[in-house]
Formats: sequence, structure tokens, C-alpha cells
Amino acid sequence: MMQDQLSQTFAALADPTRRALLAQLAQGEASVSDLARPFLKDMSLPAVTKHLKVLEKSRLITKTRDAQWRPCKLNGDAFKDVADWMEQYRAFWEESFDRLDAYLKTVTQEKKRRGKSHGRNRKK
Amino acid sequence: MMQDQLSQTFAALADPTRRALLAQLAQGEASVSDLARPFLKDMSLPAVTKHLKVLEKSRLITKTRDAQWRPCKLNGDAFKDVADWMEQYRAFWEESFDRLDAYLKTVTQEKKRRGKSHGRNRKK
DNA sequence: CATATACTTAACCTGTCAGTTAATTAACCG
DNA sequence: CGGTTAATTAACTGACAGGTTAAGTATATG
Repeated sequence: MMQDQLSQTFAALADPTRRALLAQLAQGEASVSDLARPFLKDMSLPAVTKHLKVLEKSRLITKTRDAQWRPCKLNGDAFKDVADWMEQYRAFWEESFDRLDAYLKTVTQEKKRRGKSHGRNRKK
Repeated sequence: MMQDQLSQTFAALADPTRRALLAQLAQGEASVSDLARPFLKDMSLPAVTKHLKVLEKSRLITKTRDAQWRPCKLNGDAFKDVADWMEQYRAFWEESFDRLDAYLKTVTQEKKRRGKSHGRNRKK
């Protein structure tokens, strides 16, 4: 059903092709065929058109018209919605970061104390 | 196919039920039945179990064991991955924000200069 | 041991998603 | 006008997501 906006945006982001399209657009405006070029080895043009339609519906991009071209560009608004949603979990990912930071400090100190590494409690 | 981690995480976030489960977990650890309780009007327990499995596979949560209970908690790492990916688009969503900010400043100044509004050069 | 509680697994159904090829629309250009 | 380039639409397919009910697995407890 997927009626809510945020779900649609996350769903749009859940595809590597679409994220690659966004990455291209982060470099600046581009037409459909420009955007499609890198993918035409892997998929057809209509497939790209469809991906762009998903991105457009989720408001991550906007498409305009210029003669027979459809220049696309990123739309900050949708990114902002995601960023705002994420914000409420910042404490959790920064906590992880702190733990990593603490761990790295420990390791460094270990290294200083002895010249030897011992605990290879790597990231599983 | 969806093999990559980030796609899985975004896909996991693209469901309002799952985001609600995360919101509950932001309040602290909770067991499966605790988490399920608010949803049992709308769906069965196995449905919730499945949602939690999706969240677990995407590393947004971790599940442990305590007798017959499965306490769940948020895992910052997956949130960090999303936040890091988002970071490369910060300029775009802040640009939107700045435009709004600039607009609001304009309005305020207008109001200061005269007591009257005139130019309704709204966004777009 | 028997039963209750907490949760998972299995089998199934339905709808949506990502891709295809073929046909269609639209704008430019000689 | 006729052809070329740009992009979309249509019809179809296979896979997977999200839900169901029913049965199964653990663990505690009287």
C-alpha cells in the first residue's frame, strides 16, 4: 500500500541503481539519457525511466522539460525529511561511534604499553 | 536480489510498522511481545516476528535471549551507515533550508521596513 | 509430567517490484 | 515531409514482501 511519504522515500533509496542515479545527480543536473548511459550495459532504458519515476514520486528528484530532454535534479526536501527522521536516532549511532572511539583508544594505549598486539577481538 | 547492506537497511526502514518498532526501542530494550502489543489489533504476532527479523537482518536491532524472552535493542551501527550515506547530500537539504531561511528573513525585514506586506514572491 | 507463556517456523496467498521487448509520443533537423 | 533522437507507455514475467493460520520449539512453573 505504501501511502506514506517517508516510506516511499526509504523504499526509493533501497535500490543501488537508484542511489547511483542520485550520486550522479549530486554532480549536477542531467538528462535521462545522460543518467542512463552508465547503466545501459546492465539494463534497458525503460528500466532507468522507471527508476527515475520512483525517485520522482518520492520527491528525491524533480524532472523538468527542455525540448525532447528531461533534465533531472535533486530535490533537497525529501532528503531533509529523511535527515529529520534520522535525527531522533543520532544518540544511538553516536554512542556506537564513541564505543569505537573508546576501543581504538584502548588499542592505541595497549600498543604503547607493550610493543605487541594481543587481543584480536576484531569486528566479528 | 538486494544483497548489499545499505539497500537492506533502507528497505527495512521503508515500512511504517518497522519504524514504529524502532521508535519503541528508542525508549529502551523490549521483548518481542512488548513490542508486538501495540500492533496486535492490526496484525498477528508472526507478522511482528517477521518485521523484527527484517530489522535484525538489516542490523538495525539486535536480539538476545533471556529465558523464553527475546529482548531487542537498537543497534547504532546500521543507523550510522545511513547517516554516513546521507551526509554526502547534506548540502542539498540544507540548501532548501537556507532558501526557506532566506525567505523568512525577507518577510521579516519587509515587515520591519513598512508595516505592510506586498511582494508575495512565494517559493517557486 | 502437564500446562502455560513466549516466540518461531511452515505453507500458503496476494500484490507489488524490477526487469524485459515492442510500440508510441514528441521534438528537432535536413 | 521523413528520419532521428529522447523518452515514455503497455503488456508481460519472475521474484519477493507482507500478511494469514496452524503447527512446532523452548523455557518456566504448579
